Amino acid sequence: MSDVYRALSDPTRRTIIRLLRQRDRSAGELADHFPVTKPTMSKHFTVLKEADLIRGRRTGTTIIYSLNVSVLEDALCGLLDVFRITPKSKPTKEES
Amino acid sequence: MSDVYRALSDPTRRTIIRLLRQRDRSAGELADHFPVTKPTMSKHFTVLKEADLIRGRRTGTTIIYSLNVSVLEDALCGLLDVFRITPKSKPTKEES
DNA sequence: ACTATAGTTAGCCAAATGGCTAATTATCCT
DNA sequence: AGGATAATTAGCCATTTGGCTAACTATAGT
Repeated sequence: MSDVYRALSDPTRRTIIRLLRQRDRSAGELADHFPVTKPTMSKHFTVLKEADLIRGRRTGTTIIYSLNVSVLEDALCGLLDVFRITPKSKPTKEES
Repeated sequence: MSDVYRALSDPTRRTIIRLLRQRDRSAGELADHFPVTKPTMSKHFTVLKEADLIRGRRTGTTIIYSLNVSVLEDALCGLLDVFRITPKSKPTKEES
């Protein structure tokens, strides 16, 4: 779980997540969006995979990454919960 | 703004925030909750201050830290927005 | 003025992080 | 089998990070 925070702490990885929010993309397609090499991107993918935020499936020679939306939602909502923040709705019943 | 992500990426700092969610606490009082030295805690305070997440005011020899709730809320809600997550409410109108 | 107490700053160190190039793996095509 | 393409793994490097001890600052009390 703490892997998620680590994964989210890097701007490149946050952008990867945002890109995958729109649709699945191959490793190379994702790499095209950043001024870093493919091996570096591969490392970012690994970090995101370790946090279970993304998954890759092979199709021929390309690997298609897709976002694990539920894990992302759980992580972010968990974050809100930890800090007892209520995004838009009514004020909280006051914490413990 | 990116300072906020950095600040949130460390477990000690997340706990500091949680403690300050309950009530204001002195530097020493906060330090008592962790198995690290006071100078180390001081560094964490600095990181949190740089992200404008906490503020300290001096009272005699002690420094009382308090959470900047609005900044924390903004940061987390911003995070939700970036990823187009809707915490509890109705499903989104679908993104761009 | 001296001492005690609460914190921070300075300076160091080992481990982690994010980047690169070179080498390797995997798949497809002829 | 051999070559081309997509991606990862291996290994290296500089910077950042989180920790420590020692030294300093600031305030209070006597």
